Amino acid sequence: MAETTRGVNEGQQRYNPAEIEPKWQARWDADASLYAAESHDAGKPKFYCLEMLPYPSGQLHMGHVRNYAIGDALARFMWMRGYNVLHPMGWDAFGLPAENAALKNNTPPAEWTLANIAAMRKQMRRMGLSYDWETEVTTCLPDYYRWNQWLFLKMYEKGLAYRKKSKVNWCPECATVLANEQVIDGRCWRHDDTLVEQRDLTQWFLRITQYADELLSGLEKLEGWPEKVRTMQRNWIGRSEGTEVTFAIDGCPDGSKVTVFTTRVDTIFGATSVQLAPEHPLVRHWASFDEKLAPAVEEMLAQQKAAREAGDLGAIEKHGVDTGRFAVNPYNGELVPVWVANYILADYGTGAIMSVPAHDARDFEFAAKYGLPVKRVVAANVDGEGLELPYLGEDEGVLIDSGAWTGESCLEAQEKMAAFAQTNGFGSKTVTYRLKDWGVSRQRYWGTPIPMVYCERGHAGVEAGGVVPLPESALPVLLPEQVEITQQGGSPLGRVEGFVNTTCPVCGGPARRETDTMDTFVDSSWYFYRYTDAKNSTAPFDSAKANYWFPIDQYIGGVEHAILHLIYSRFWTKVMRDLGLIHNDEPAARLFTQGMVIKDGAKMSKSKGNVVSPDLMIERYGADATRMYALFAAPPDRDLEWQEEGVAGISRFLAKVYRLTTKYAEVAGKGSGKSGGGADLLRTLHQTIAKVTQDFSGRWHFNTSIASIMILVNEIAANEAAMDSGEVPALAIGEVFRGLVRMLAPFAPFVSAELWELLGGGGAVFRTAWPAADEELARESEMEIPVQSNGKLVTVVRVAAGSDEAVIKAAALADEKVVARLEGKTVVKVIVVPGKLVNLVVR
RNA sequence: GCCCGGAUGGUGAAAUCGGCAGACACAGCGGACUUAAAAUCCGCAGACCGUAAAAGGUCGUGGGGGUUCAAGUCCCCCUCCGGGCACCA
Repeated sequence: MAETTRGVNEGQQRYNPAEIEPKWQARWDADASLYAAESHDAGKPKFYCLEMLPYPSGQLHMGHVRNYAIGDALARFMWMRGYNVLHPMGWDAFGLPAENAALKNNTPPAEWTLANIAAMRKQMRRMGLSYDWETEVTTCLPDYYRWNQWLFLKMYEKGLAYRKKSKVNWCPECATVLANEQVIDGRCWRHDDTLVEQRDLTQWFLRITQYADELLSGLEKLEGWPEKVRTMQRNWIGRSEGTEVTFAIDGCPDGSKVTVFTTRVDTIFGATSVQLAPEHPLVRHWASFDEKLAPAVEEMLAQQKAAREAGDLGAIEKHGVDTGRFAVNPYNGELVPVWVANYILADYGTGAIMSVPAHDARDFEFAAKYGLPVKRVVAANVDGEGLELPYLGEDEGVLIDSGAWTGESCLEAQEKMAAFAQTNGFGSKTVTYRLKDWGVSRQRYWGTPIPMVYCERGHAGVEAGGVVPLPESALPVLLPEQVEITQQGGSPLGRVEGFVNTTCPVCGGPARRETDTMDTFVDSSWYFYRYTDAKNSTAPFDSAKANYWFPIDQYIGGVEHAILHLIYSRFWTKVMRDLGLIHNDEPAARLFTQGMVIKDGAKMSKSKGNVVSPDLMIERYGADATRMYALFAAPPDRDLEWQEEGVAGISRFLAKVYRLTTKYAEVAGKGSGKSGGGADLLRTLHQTIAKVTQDFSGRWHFNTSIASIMILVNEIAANEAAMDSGEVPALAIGEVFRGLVRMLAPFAPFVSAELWELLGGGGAVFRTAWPAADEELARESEMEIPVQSNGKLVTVVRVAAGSDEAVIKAAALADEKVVARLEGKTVVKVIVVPGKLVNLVVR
């Protein structure tokens, strides 16, 4: 900032954040206890305020600044309200970017990552964020990831971690497998121009599906979570109740059967074909000897592959091939043709369906294309009257032409027909999910080593090459430091002889270590528990500590984690609860997802060239103005358009606060009181306190909190003459400035600390009590009542506060503008809403 | 296609329970101070009609309908924008 030559007025100084902020930052850095949480057994009400931990890319961006400005304001407010606050920060430090950086710069991932962490920690301190650095968690350090390994072993013991060969998502760019949650529209979540391939690999999985029902039903209780996130998780879990029905294949010498999954077993009398996925085992079996079927199936699979590569799986045209075989409908013995169809998903339900064209839109379309019969079995009433097909009729439908079930309602028939299948041994009610088990193996270096070995020779109970879990005493399995990172396939750890070759912990024979590492989402699934006991070297954390702090009272982060981190961490919480480590069912009682920071109408990104650097903003306007602008420019749940002029505006506002406070610091420092004049100023002060307090406890619309503080400051400025003359007494001045500075503390901590000291406040301003709104002082003596005629404003009358209906009505009718307006008209009705308005209904 | 959000001045927004639409800012314009500029301070500012200037009037919260003394807010229909899900049987 340019130096001005203007001399300062007596007792007031120019606001200079470049001087104030580093001074306070140094003081805060020197005092580790300042933001430290108190012990879990201090007997105080607790508040766990958490922002999502960042990936240490090396640079904070505006999204971080916004996220942390919200959390920091809340944490400071809760301290001032007397809570024991835990406000920690850490680093999601494993992951591919470190390996890419290693390739590019020839720096070891650990070195690169730790340097980035140091740089970002410095930026956070520069922002004046109130983190308790004593509880810092860095996921790439052995004291953290050993507990990933420990928990993985516990899950293995419980059968929740297992190995299987299956089709997995492979990103050629990352050169590793991805979880289903990390594939978006067939593309990698980190490389949206890279198509994910399907590969058959043996991988480690976590049995998240075991908790599918609880993950779903738990959403109902998460009232403090945005409805949007709950809906997204509900969709992702994709629970579907239905019935499995087994059809025998007609005339098949080997007794083959096919089981279909349907949610509408009531319509089974209308089934006119059975449709199988091309990958279905029965199809493979038939294709192995059926020369006509084999090429058709091959073609179908090839087409699917091509469509997937074009990234356009949804647009593929539905088509099918008749296998020439028939299946027997077990309800009525009817023979229906068996087809192979390209739209049947192999990994959903049983990979086979019954096709009921009359009552399913997609089956209807398919039947029309291939001339399959359409057989109506549901109508709106028993007479089967005129409804166009396909007719779904779930709630109001009645079965027709359905044997013993004719005349039943669809819903009743579903129950009875499923029971019938069960009794007769050809089916049962069942539930399927879209959610699949979580594949956690990654063929990468920079992650947590999976604590498993493969015993080469085998021993009792373990075949040669079989899995042997390491004992707890072998933890941590350290990630070797000298590893060559290359782009060639396979896990880089597989090329480290000293790592791979080991001995079997059971038989002592030669063994090979697992060379895959864990998905980094494992790290972030439970990091927030570690904050409660970050230095524990004998357990992931002490249960008593975790039980005191959990659930997180407020979790704040971006909505982009709605079905990744936020579903994994809910799962992990339930697992740890079942392991007896914690009591809570859910990690966070309340979740807040803040809006994006945009510039020129688009999300900030390097490719668009619209990135605004937080460092630059701090340099130009200071950290206080930068973070306060992030809270002022929009309510926190909405997108925020970054306008530098707005930051300058906040900076001017803070300069005004600074000028006024320094000018009156001496007189204000003499004490504070509530009587003897200055009523107007005190009224505004207490109205502002009420408003800001309300915003904190409710909607977090800090934009309006800050606006009301600006009104207070404008009012103070308007009272300068009265303050100078002594018309406003010193005690009132003290009250006003002490209130103002404390209200500013959650939003602009640096300048608040500086001004609090000048006021002789003593102690850290954000550890003093939040000012209390005095209703008496806040009350207006007069109120303005708008007077309307037929809903249109005529005038505003002033009456004494608390006037009753009769007084307000009389005042309204006596007003000269009202009298003029009523000339020659009849008042039909007078509506008086005390304290609000008067509306005259006239004719 | 289905499910969530959203649309208010030149701009960001406010109006929290159906009760003065546009608080508070940004940008703009006019003025004071200054040799000048910056900074600061004061004032103006939804649109249209009207007036010498006023006064005054009309319209106005994406569009159309409705409920009500009163609608940005509630109900019905529609448009556009953002996000999520999507061959899920």
